[in-house]
Amino acid sequence: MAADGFELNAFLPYRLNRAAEFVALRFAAQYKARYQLTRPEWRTLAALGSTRRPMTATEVGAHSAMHKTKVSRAVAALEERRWLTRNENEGDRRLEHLQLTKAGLRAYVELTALAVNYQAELDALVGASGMQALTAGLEAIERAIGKVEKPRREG
Amino acid sequence: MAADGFELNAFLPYRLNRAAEFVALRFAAQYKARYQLTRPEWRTLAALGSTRRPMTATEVGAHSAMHKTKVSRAVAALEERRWLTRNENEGDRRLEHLQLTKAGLRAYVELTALAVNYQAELDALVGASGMQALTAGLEAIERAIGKVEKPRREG
DNA sequence: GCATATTAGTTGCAATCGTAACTATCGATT
DNA sequence: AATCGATAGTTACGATTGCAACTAATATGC
Repeated sequence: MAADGFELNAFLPYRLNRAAEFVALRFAAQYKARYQLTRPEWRTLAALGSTRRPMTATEVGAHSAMHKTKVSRAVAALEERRWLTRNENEGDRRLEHLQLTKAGLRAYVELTALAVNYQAELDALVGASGMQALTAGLEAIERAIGKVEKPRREG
Repeated sequence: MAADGFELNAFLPYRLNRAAEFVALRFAAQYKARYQLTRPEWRTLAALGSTRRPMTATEVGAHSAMHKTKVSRAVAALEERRWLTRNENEGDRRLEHLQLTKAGLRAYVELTALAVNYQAELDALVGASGMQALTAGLEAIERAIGKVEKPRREG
């Protein structure tokens, strides 16, 4: 009577989490050592740098799947560091347009260089066919997330 | 001069984390509501239940990719709940063999039923081909983890 | 066989996190 | 224009986390 038909090692949340944890930790060690950045700070920087135009905090949260309080604190930290500025939106003053400063953009560029290296390392480690399969699978999940996430629920 | 050759949306840690977060949260809501289990507690229970034989705390940590302090606290909580017992190892008394009690095993069986349903839900959402690709990709990562993790480094 | 290093597991503490409550602003209804 | 609801973002607070330091036991080197 013991859990027949269930194989933990094939259970998606378990496997995904394990892989994500492993992959993220090794990269976090790099930006943490280099810049004393926390994970939410790096992700906020990355989101802002990748779009090349101002975003609101809400947009950053949607882009990076982070809770709004995480975004709020990360933005405050990056502002303190003078890596981003907030510009009030005319017309709707609830919104703030977040934009990287020159220093912020410089840091972003340097970090993306690390990211490119790390991605190459992962490619080599996982192999082309594995990476291709993974990409296809993740795309399927992302489509599924889009389907389900309509009723605004964010982690 | 701006991060050419880098596409955040294709960066594996970012994507994996987003998918893992999403998938895990929806399942966590279930065991949290049903049993007031935390995520480390569920994972410890799952690791112990899935192998059908005693494991040490270190083995639980390796199996589930959890930090040893997380495992330690989860074990203490499950013990308090009388869902597992610790048995001292003869010969090396640093080790404790952790084993589910009948109540623990019962909970495990009930939770795996939820897990099977959830996996089916995910299968439907993601589609057979997507899930197959994902599985293949995750296997590639797990092999890679095995390769790299020799110098004992754990999150 | 004694000193030293290593491993299993726990715990104090500071930092981080998420929930819920809050402020401020906007839009819609009347 | 006054009210009600929704949205952007912040913050207080309790809970969770990870690091580092700790205890206890074993393994290793000399």
